[in-house]
Amino acid sequence: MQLRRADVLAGAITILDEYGLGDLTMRRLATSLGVQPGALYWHFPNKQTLLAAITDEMLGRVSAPIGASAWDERLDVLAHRIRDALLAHRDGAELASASYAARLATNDARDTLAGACSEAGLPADESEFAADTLLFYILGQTMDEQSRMQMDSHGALAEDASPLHDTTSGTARFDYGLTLFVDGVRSRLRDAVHD
Amino acid sequence: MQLRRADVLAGAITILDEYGLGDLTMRRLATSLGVQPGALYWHFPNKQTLLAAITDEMLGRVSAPIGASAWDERLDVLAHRIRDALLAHRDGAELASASYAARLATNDARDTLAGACSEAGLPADESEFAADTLLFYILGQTMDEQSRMQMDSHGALAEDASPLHDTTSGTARFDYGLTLFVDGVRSRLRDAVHD
DNA sequence: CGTACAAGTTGAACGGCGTTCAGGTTAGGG
DNA sequence: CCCTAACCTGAACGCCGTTCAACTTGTACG
Repeated sequence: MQLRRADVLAGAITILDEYGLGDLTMRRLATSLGVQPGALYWHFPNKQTLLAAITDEMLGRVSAPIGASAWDERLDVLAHRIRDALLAHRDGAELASASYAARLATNDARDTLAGACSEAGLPADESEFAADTLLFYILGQTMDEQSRMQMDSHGALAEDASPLHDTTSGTARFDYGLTLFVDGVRSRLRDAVHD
Repeated sequence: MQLRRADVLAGAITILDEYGLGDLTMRRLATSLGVQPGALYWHFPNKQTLLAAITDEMLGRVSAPIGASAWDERLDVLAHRIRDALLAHRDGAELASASYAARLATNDARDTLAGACSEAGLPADESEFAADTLLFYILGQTMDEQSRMQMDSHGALAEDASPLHDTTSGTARFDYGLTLFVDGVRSRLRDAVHD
């Protein structure tokens, strides 16, 4: 039974979720697939490309159609979709951030955000800048949240009663920054009207 | 002549500027200091800590007093100080981002940003959230800009006349997102007054 | 001045890592 | 049944961060 590209990808995601990005190693992946390390290089030219493929897999569904009609709601939905997609896998935000920096991941998420900004009424160039701004914020905030989660799970004991407390506060933090961004866009729209 | 902690730090920064974060290796650093790799571990417990020390060195001056009096100007000055500090060294933003994620760097820059938000009139908790939001944005945007710079310098030829073009557009992008953030804060202040 | 103790370094190893490649194996269509 | 393409092996290459016992160097003090 031979390996398919999709099997490699699925195996990589399994290791990612179970052991984290730092332990997602070509050798470990090969072992878990019952194969020699070199075999992986038939399916992916290098590790970076494999990681970018995971990123694309993670974020594949964020560009699906949105129900909401108001531009600010649409932005809110998109931002939360991206955050949820990153949170769904251990170290998801760090992984996506690395893939974007290396420019090996698809730009679908970014383009979708930019499209939403365009529909809001921003000019094309501003929409791109705004989309980048929001994406950088989402990646940074979610990365921070995930690294905090990992530290808590490793080091902490004797915490307050509620195990949901951290998750809640993470969402509150995220929503606060998101509001700041959306309000910023609203200001831009008002200014443009006044001109 | 024995090595001092400061010599190791300075040597590391030299290698960082000349070869980049990927080639900043304990072995390479040791060689450039005329010393065996193990010697470095007398001065720093591990590489992460050394990298965090570089980050602190880079960002040490951002918390200096500010001349401007209006809160939005002060935020603008701080944000640009941080960006400039990161741009002053190759891969500076990537390095700082990693150090912050590992929670090994000082929080001075973040606290200073939070202080500026407080002075603007935001409540304490919101100031912290807002400072994080801005910091994530600065790190992400500057990281992207630096990775673009590195790609350009490696791959590009036959560009347009102006070598300043990229720098200019980088600043414009940065200022756009910064404006979005500042306008967002302004909205929050207005809303608070209306309550 | 001599010595004891701390500060700093060496040399060598350990157990990893990503990647390469010549050669073997397998699967499926003609 | 065989040929060709797809796929994999085995072994190596050159790196990496980190550890540690043993050695050297600098310095403070009696």
